[in-house]
Amino acid sequence: MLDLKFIRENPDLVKLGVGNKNEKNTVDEILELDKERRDFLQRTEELKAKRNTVSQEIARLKKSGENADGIVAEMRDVSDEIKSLDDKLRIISDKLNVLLLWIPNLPHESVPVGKSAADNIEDRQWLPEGFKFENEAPVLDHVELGKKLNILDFERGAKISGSGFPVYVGKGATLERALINYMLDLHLAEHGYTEMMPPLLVNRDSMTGTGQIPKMEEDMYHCEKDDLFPIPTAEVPITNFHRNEILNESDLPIKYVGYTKCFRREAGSYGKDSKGFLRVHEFNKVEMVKFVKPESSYYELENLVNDAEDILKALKIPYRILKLCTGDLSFSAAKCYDIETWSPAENKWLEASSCSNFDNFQARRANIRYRKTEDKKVDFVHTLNGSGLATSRLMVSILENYQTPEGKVIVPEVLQKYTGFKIIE
RNA sequence: GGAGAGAUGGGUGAGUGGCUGAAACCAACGGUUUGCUAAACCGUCGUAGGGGUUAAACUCUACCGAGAGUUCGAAUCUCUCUCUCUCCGCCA
Repeated sequence: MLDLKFIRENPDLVKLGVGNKNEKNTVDEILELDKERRDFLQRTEELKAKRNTVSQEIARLKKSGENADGIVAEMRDVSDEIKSLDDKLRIISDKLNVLLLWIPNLPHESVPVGKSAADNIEDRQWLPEGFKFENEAPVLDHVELGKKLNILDFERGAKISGSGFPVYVGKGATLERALINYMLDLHLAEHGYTEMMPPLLVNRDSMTGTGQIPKMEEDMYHCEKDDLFPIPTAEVPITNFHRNEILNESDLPIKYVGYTKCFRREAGSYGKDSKGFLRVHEFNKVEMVKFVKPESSYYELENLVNDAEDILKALKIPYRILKLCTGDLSFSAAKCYDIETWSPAENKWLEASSCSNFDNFQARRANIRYRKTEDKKVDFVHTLNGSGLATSRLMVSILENYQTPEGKVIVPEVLQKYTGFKIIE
């Protein structure tokens, strides 16, 4: 959520940012409603001030035994008027609030302006020693490998649940678990995160707090009976862990990491990139979430990316970092880096992580603040999060990059002590 | 699912219709005293929104779990909901 005062004072800046994000521009409507709201507010507050003073007068009269019937009757009318003004005010405020919830976060000034993913800018690449993009031997894709080695079963997953619900089998399941454990352990031991295991079903307020609702509501699964949502990312429960709280400045930055299942309907994306792991409804992800002081959030974003990169370097998976342009930035993000890993079989880069700074956008929505040590004032924190990493696309890269000419898969060295085996055949 | 108890500021907790934005205590912060620490004493100590100001000062409104209602006036009375605790039942 943007600060209404900021919109009031910088309408052109807001319009520009919203436009660059390809979102609907309702700034003028908002300003009009805001003006109307303040008008009503002033009128109703004047009447309330009157009511307060006269009420005391009535108390005094009654105490001294005097007759107060006249002003009591008069105040009855004032009260009625307050009620009707308050009703109108509420209607206006509700309308205004809905519009505000639909205004996206503004892109940071360092974000390149662009229309779509095609305008994203490659920041850097990292390739393991001896890596070549051209393959000498023919490569199997991850679906073929999964089938041949009997470690992944997409067909049976479809039978059990539907398409996009993979089953990990045997050493495939062990490898997945090893990967998750390895990533968690690295973030705990090397990067100073605190591990979290949050609920996988969250309420509407939490979804609104991090910005998935209203815009992405159609992409969420929904348990209607209880109005609960299976999480699309651990960002939601972990960020909302501190919803409606005031943190101490001395506790910042707070860094959490958690492994969860993630659930996404991926509405409207059928048939697109739908093979195997490339688009799934349920997947595993290790997510990092940070609560930081405003002045350090862009520095923390770079660190967040580095934390995710460390995993890929250790796994020796080729990857590149993209700086997302304004048009490809998600609703709540002010700045975002995507990390893409290389798939030799698809012969392209696959998104495996997204690291974003939300500035104070989520903090406003979720009301997460901190008290400054120096002047005791409260201010909104900045929130960040990044996948570190999502396993599905990463598993594609691991299986394909680590396959042997015979179609076996070597387990990456750092995972071997977690799997207990070195090769899948 | 049934029965009961409860929800007040950073914490404990008082408060059953007007003088309560809210006692008291604790914590925190500033100061005095002190060789240092401690203790004692004095003072400060909510959030949000509107008006106002270069900025303040100042001023108004709202907020005692959430929402509605009664009343000239609600932390206080009524209703609904949420959450927490205790007991019973059911399931794991």
